[in-house]
Amino acid sequence: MPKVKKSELGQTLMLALKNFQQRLDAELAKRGFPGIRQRHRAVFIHLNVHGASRSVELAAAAGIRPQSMMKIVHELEELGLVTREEDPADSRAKLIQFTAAGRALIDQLTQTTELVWDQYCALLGEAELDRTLSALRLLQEATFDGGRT
Amino acid sequence: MPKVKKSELGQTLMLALKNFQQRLDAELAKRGFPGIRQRHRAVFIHLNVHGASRSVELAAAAGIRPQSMMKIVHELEELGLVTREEDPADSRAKLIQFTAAGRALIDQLTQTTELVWDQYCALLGEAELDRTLSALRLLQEATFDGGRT
DNA sequence: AACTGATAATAAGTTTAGCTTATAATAGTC
DNA sequence: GACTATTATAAGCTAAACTTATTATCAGTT
Repeated sequence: MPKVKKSELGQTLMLALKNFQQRLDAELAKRGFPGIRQRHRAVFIHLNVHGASRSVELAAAAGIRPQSMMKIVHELEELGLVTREEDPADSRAKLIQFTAAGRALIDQLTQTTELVWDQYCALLGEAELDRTLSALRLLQEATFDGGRT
Repeated sequence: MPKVKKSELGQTLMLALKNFQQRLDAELAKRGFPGIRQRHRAVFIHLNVHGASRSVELAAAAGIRPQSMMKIVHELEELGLVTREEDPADSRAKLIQFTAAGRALIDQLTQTTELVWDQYCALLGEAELDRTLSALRLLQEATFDGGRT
């Protein structure tokens, strides 16, 4: 008999995400970032890794539509956190990059996420936390055509 | 060095949930439940376990506000899936219970969730899946005051 | 019994996040 | 050069949960 009931699979995933977000928000609130909301964060993390990206790439990485990503990018641009410049390789495309202010914010977000990581390590141990996340990663990366157009 | 980067903690949880929901929706679509949406499911699972509950309890279990739960319950009532009756023990409260139609739907939801569980088992193995979910459960149950009012 | 603070349900309106539908421009292919 | 795919983008819609505020009841106190 599994420790977590089969029927609670979805709840477990949902509540785990909610718990993470609450912890993150609690930390971010202490540092104070007006205008930065949940949905901005996915973009930040991806840009952090890749430097400059196209909207389409960011959308794919975040698992949302390009049109949805557009709004986020525009908001960040208005906040002076990213710039959109012509892509020399493709005049349809625009490259999204951080400003200095944007990079400063990323540092804070990264630190905050790592702080929650540390909280989780204290509860589970680093090896088990890593194992857990690797398992989740494996599940979500398994090819699955959910019918997305 | 962890396999999943610390900074990807949030993404991993978010994408795992999204993956589950897509798989579930793909299955449910095959069976066809008009009117039943994402947010109804959390209520169902909790009611399934407890039989009859108050709105307040359901809200707490789902991690949402009572006012949000209200809307869900009303929708389910209109669909003829639950009833709201006076609580003999407290005339402020109302007890929410499934109708026969509601119980039939639960069965389908439960089966569908278990089907996704099986898909995940095929990817990870049952022992590892169980271990993963138990770890998440532990994290989310760790007392944490996120500043909720 | 009247008073007070907490709790249950509820309503109204707002916010957030993502979606769908549709357009214009450019890229690459035949 | 025509045709199709891709990039960015706009407009408006939907889903889900939120905040603020009201009413009724409860439980403990004076």
